[in-house]
Amino acid sequence: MADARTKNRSKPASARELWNSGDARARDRERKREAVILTAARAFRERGYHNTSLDDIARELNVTKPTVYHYVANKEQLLFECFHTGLNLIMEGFEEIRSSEGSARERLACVMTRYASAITSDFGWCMVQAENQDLSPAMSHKVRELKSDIDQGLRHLIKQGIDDGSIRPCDAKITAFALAGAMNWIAFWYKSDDSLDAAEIAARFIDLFELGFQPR
Amino acid sequence: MADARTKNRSKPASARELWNSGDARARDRERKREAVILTAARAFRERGYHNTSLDDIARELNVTKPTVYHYVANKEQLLFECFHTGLNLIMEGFEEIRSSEGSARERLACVMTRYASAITSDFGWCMVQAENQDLSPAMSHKVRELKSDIDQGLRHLIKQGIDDGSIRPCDAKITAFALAGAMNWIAFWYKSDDSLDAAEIAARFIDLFELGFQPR
DNA sequence: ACTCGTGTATACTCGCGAGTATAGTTGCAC
DNA sequence: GTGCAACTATACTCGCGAGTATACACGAGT
Repeated sequence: MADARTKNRSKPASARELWNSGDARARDRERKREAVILTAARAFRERGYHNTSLDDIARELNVTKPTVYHYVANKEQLLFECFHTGLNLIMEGFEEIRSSEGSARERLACVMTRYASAITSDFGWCMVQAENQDLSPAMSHKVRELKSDIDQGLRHLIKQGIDDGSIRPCDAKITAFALAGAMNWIAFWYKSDDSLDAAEIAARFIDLFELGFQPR
Repeated sequence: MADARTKNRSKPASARELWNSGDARARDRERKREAVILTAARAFRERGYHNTSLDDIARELNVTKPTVYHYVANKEQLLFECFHTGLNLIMEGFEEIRSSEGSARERLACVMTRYASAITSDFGWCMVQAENQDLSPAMSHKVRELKSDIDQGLRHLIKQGIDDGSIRPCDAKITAFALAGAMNWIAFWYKSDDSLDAAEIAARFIDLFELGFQPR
């Protein structure tokens, strides 16, 4: 087919395309694509990646497998999209503090709150569980890169905190790992009917990490 | 060991020699069974549960699949055994402090050290990743129970600490989750060639969790 | 009206991997 | 040595699920 004509097909959707084409169809497509990804994310979270077939996902969408393949290239890409969607939620946290004025410790707390909210979302599980093992080398590389961005972001904040005096001198790497671990682990135990919501969990985590559990 | 004369040297050395050696006397069902479990644990950690076939494991042991089935009932049980072996390592930490005299906070630190060592072991990945999703309802139930034991153990220690004044009053549940999350997460990033060993990681974690990162 | 692109379904292929039937081998007991 | 039990291999079955070939439906542009 004339498949070669496919230009950039995704996120950097040029403003031109979005506007000029008052094309309801394109928007429709995008909405459907998002529905596929959301449904997949929920299914993966509930039953796991390998225990979820594309037939399952299709059934939950009230369509059949070829339809799903019309929106994503393959199962692996589907997992990647779920991962990526969740990751963006976390990234928003870092962007939010760009213009913030507070100390690094306060900005870190802000990021943690967003982080908790992202992890408790439908995409939380995929974000944490998207194992390199389940992805092709190329995808795996991308995932590692993106995860590393977050890690570096945390470390950077910690170092800034040490510099501005709002954080006690410590091993930034290990501290970032501990923080990320505690946050990511939420995806394993959190249930949406939990008594605590993301913000409350984040608040308690922040208190714990800032003050420690040894009496002052 | 005694038979180390040969030039032959293989990676899971101890595992292979059990079968390769012509020493019939050395055949010990239990030790072979443990070798199967250890090999499986390493394979799962490297490639994931679903990406590891029993043929793979058999090949790494220099035997064939039916032999593996001679020692475990099925793949699921194999995963469970890996999980269980790792879990016991953690449990040892709790048993170790039974007779300890220190404050609850000190005993918690002791548990954390053992915990870190267990997580960085070959069984760490299985322990953390043994998803209920991959197990039959019966096994899944057992796993949840055992994991819950650990959680309860941590919470109990925290409550004791609050009582004896060595730990600042806090939400025991959330604190236990944060601790467990940070520890479990080690399984995701730790590589055996890391610059830090389990004890050093544990020491830094303990410092962080006890004192917090806000300057005192 | 017809055709083209987009979206959807039916009905496949095909390989992989869990689990097994069967048969052979080895060492130990007597 | 003979027979038994434990052990191991060869060579299967069989179902599941990813991915696909093909055909059909429908709206938009001409």
